[in-house]
Amino acid sequence: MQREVREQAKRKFIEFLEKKDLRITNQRRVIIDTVFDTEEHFTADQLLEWARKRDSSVSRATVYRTLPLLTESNLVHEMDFGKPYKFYDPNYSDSPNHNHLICEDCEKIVEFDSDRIEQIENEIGQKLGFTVKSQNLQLTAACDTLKRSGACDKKTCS
Amino acid sequence: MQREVREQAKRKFIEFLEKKDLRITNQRRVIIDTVFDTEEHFTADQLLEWARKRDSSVSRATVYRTLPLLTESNLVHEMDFGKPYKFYDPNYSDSPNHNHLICEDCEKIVEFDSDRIEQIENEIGQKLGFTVKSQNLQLTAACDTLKRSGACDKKTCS
DNA sequence: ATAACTGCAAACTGTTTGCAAGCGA
DNA sequence: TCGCTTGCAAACAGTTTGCAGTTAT
Repeated sequence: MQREVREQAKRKFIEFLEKKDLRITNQRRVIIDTVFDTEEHFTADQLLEWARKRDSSVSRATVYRTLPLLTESNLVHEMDFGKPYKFYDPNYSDSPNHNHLICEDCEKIVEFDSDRIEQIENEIGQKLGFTVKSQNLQLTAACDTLKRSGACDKKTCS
Repeated sequence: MQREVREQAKRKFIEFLEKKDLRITNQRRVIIDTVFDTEEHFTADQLLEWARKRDSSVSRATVYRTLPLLTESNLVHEMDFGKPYKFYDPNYSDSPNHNHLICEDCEKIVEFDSDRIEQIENEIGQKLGFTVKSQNLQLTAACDTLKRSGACDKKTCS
C-alpha cells in the first residue's frame, strides 16, 4: 500500500534524526508529515506554504534547515531543472530507479523508469575512470496541453 | 581542424547578431573571442574574468546580457549541475551529441558521447506524450584524484 | 540542566534591471 | 542621427546564518 510506504518513510526519517542525536521537534514533525503525505514534487517555498497550513509557526528558516536533512537521509531526492529554485521528490525511497521530465511551461513533472539509462551511465563512468555518485537526467519538454494550445500554466494545467 | 571550427562559430554568432539587428560592439567581440578561443566549460564569473584580461572595460552586466544570446544562437550550451551557478559549454556546435560528467569535488567536467542515451530519452518522451526539448544529463561523480587521495580541488586537480 | 532548536531579520550569492551616457550603423 | 549598448549601482530571488530566546531530552 502506498500509504504504508509513506508512514514507513516518516518512521525512517525519525530514526535518522535519532541516530544523529537530533531532536524531534513539533516543527520538524509537521514538515515530515507534509513531505511524506504528498506524492507531488515540491519546492522549498511550496513546502513552507503547505506546512504552514498545518502549523503556522513553521518558519522558512526551519524548512531550509530541514531539507538538507531529508536529502541526506536519502528519503527525499533533490533535483535541479535549471530553474532558479530546486525541486524535491518525496517518492524517492519508493522507487530510486526513476528520473524526471519537466514541462518547460507549466513545470509539470512526470516520473519515468530509467533502468536502461542508469546502466549506460555506470558504463560511461567506468570508461572515464569516474565513480558515479548521483545522476540526474533533466529532460525539458512540451507537455500535451502546451503542444495543443500553445500554452499551459501552473494553475490550469494539471 | 579545431581552430577553424572555432572561427566558424564566431562568424556564425556574428551572423546571428546581424540577423537580429543587434550591433557588433567591441565588448561583444571580446566576449565572443573569449568564449570560442577556449574549449573549457566556464561560468559567467570565469568568462568575465577572462574577457577582462583582454579588455578591462567589459562589465559583468554585459557578460550576463550576452550569455542568453549565445545560448539562443545554439552555439553555446547552458548546463546546470545543481551548483548555485550555471556552466556554459562552447563545444556544443562541434558535437551536439554529448553530455557531461562533473566531479563533485573539483568540478572538473568531462564530456562523453551519448547517442544511446539520447535515443532512449526520445523514446521515453514519446511514450509519455511529451516532446523533448532539451536534455541535460547531470552525472556527479568522483574523479580519479578524489578517489585516490580523498580530495581534489579546483586549483590543483586539472 | 543544557545543548539543540526556533523565528526573525539581516546577510549572501548569483543574476537582472533602470538609468544616463556612449557609440555603432 | 538614432536607438541599441554600455557600465554602474541598486534591485531581485532563493537560500543561508547570527542571535537571543525556547524547548526536547
